Amino acid sequence: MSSLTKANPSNADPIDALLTAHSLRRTHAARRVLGWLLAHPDTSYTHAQLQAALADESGELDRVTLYRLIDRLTQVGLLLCRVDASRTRRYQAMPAEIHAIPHFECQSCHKDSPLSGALQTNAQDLERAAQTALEALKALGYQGMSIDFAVRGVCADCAVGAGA
Amino acid sequence: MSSLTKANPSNADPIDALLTAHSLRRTHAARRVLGWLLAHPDTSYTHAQLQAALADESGELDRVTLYRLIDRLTQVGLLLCRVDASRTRRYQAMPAEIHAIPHFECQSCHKDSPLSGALQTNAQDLERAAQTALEALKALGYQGMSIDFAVRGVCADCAVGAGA
DNA sequence: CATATAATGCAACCAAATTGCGTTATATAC
DNA sequence: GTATATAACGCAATTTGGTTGCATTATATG
Repeated sequence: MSSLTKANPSNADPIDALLTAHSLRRTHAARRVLGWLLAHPDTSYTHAQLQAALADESGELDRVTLYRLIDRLTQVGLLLCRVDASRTRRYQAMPAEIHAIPHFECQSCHKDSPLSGALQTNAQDLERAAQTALEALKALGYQGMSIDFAVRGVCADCAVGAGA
Repeated sequence: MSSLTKANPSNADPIDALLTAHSLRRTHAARRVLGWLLAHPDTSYTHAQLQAALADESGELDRVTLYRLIDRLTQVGLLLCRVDASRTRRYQAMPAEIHAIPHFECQSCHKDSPLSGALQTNAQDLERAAQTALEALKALGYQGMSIDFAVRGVCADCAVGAGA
């Protein structure tokens, strides 16, 4: 693999390759951010968390630069961006394999829990249906997709507490 | 109407009944907000929109009061609160009948479109699976629930444009 | 190597939402 | 009906997450 010395320097590093493939410049910041997120594929980070994480490694990183960078990475589909319950954006490397993990957000205690156990069965049904939908979208030219399945309401604990 | 003079004042009005049922005080503001949202059940409103809508009707309504009020109504499950793509919270009366309308959010052009057409079929599968999941949750004591099903990625238009 | 332009970094700005606290209104006990 | 504990109100000030403008620097391209 690779070989060809570096006739095509953009492909020397997988991260660089991704950047050029999406016509983004291979800057230090871009490499660091994308590198970090690819190295932590199963977690999503807020802008603040990212800034902190990257600052630890090798110096500072400007707030605004980071904002604009993750914006660009998101627009080309390299990152997945979602807004969490507390209205903050969370970023993570766009997953290759997609599974919709259904979760429940309690509007009272604000806990966010995965739907498991008794619901696992329908969760699987959901995931299967979701997969089919995704295939259809891919066929239509949609790219870099992820599924978010959220149930919102009042959890059992809070419901009994409030005595509704 | 009303009748019965007001032997049971809390049940005279359906809105008052809801408030007391959730141990909330029947204040002017609470009546107005809940009344408005119940009268417009299929739309969700931002805090600002709500404030404007209610100001038109009968005087002003304090920003912070409104914030705290919709908070309370949400916590007891009378309102559904979701965060839209532009990170603003949107409130609406908690729907009795639940249907998860799958939608696609493009991370590039930020368009938010319902999944229809070719996807309608799996959309229906999804909705069925979701309904089953909800039944299970209800049986466990969860209350006032709504489903949000979102696919995020880069839409076909943006994908060709960016030439990924 | 020259140069067009994408990305950076700093300051100022913005909107949505939160906190603190004194005042008012609602519910409850008498 | 009147007293009173406390929930809700309303105003000012603050915080947070994000954006805009613009001069400077770095990257890619001829």
